[in-house]
Amino acid sequence: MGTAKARLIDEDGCQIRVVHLERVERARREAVSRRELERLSLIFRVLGDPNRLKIVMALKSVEMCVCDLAAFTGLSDSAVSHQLRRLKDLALVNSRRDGQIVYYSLDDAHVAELLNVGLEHIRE
Amino acid sequence: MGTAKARLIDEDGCQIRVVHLERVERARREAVSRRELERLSLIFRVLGDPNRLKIVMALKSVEMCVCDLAAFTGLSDSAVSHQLRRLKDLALVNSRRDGQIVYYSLDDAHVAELLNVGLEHIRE
DNA sequence: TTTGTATATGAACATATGTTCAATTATAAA
DNA sequence: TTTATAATTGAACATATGTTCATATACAAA
Repeated sequence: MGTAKARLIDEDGCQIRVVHLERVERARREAVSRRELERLSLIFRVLGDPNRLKIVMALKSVEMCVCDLAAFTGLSDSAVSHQLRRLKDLALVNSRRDGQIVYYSLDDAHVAELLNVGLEHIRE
Repeated sequence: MGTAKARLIDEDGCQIRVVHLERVERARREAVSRRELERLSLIFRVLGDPNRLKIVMALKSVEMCVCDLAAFTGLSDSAVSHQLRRLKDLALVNSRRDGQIVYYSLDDAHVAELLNVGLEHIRE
């Protein structure tokens, strides 16, 4: 039971080879929406670049401006600014301006938690 | 104090513009090793592809074989196999063979926790 | 052994992505 | 206003990445 070979009909009406039909159907039922899947993968992808990750890690303890982050990462101001924009678009970081200087910080506790859980995983 | 403009000398002996020298130095002190940074970013990067993420999310509740995951994701067996290899290389998933069938499952609790924290973040 | 099924692998191709460079905007000081 | 500094932006280029396709391997059944 449950492990019998089966066929499954996809959206185009094609037969698809399946081993555990009930597992596939359950996965389909429990799956998050395409919208959420895209958004979640975007979050991970944006943390998946070493330089962007370095920026976010630095912001765990204190807010920093673009040129500080450039000095810390070894990137150009321009490259850092580009990356900060992506991080901000995904609500991973916030910014506030004080005169000429723009300060960036983590958006909320979830971001730091993602980093910490990830670190735990690679250090286990 | 602390917000005065400063200069910082990098590895090549070049002067770098810095606004908050002490924050950059602190970030350098507290930074994880290059090795850990690379590994952590790889973890996030591998979760950053929608199809790979879909695979990992499906494995949260039950182990599945390649063709089940292919049916669930709509990818070819080959594409799924390629992706599973990447996930396995990074210790995000495990596999066990039973006859012709190879069953994949999440490697440990940290992986599911990463997914959950990420979901919390986008749903807030 | 021969046949069929499940999975894995390498090369190639098309697309996505990150940085650089040049130019622009925003704010402050002279 | 003029000059300087901090940050941003768009286009271009080089590299990275995911899928496909053909082929190979592993195992089971006949």
